[in-house]
Amino acid sequence: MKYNVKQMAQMTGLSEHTIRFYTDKELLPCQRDEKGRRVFDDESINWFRGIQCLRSCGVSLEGIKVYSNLCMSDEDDAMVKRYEFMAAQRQVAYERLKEAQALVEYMDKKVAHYEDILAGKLEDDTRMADFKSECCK
Amino acid sequence: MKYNVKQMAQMTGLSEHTIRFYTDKELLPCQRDEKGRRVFDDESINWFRGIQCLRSCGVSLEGIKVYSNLCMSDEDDAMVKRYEFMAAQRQVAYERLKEAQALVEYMDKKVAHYEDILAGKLEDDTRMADFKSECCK
DNA sequence: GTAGCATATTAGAGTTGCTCTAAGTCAAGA
DNA sequence: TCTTGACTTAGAGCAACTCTAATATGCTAC
Repeated sequence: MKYNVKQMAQMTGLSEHTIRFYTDKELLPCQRDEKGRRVFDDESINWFRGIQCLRSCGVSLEGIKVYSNLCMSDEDDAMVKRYEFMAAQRQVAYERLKEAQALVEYMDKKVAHYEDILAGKLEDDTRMADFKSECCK
Repeated sequence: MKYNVKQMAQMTGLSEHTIRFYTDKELLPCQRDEKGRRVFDDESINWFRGIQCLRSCGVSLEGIKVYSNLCMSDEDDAMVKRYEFMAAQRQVAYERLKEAQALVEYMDKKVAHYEDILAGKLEDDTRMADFKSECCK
């Protein structure tokens, strides 16, 4: 199956602008039809989703391009480099998870604290300086 | 205890630039000494940490300023508004957590797949189109 | 005293990653 | 033919930093 920019945007959740932006930056292979219009296929969906994952790990577009080039390289050690890249990013993903857990904990406490105040169980001790609960980081 | 910008940066993990940037944007109260230098106290640490949490939830600096003003407001319904704001952000935090879990899952699969290829258990089926595993989102 | 160093200040430029606008091309339908 | 709706490009705008340059102030060493 072949897809245009609009369909691709629907399938990936990215905006059409971002789809064009990423192809302009050559983060993934992109065909053109005889009129110069971008044409995508099922493989492209995997590329875009992979790019979204790497962005979630905080990888810059420049970093993704490096990785993308590794994926299309036929050098002997490309596979090892790709592995090392991904293994490093996995570590980042684990750290993100820990941060996300701490964040949820903080928000839960914060909201519970506010509920206590609104229920009259607690004084409003935070009128002039909020953020008294311990942090998420 | 009173702290200067450098000490504040060490305690919060933010850069000195960001500390100045946030105070310039009036995201939190900030005293000055007789020479015009920023002076922070223990309360400031809570402000900065709270700001970091809201940023992690994806709240814009403009949004944080709104919340910050609510915290310093003496209007009757400020507390209710603060509660509603935080309750909404907690929902975002839960979504972030789910995304972070899916991301870790994706990265684990990806790395395991690469390990299989490097161990010779699998063909390198991804030379020209990577990202074949299902996505994290 | 003054030289050097570390701290602080400001205004403003630069960067990243989008996000949007303007101006134009092309094909189908009323 | 006109409108609609898809596409194209170049380039402007924006958020949130991030950094640079020019300047000021206070401390220590010689």
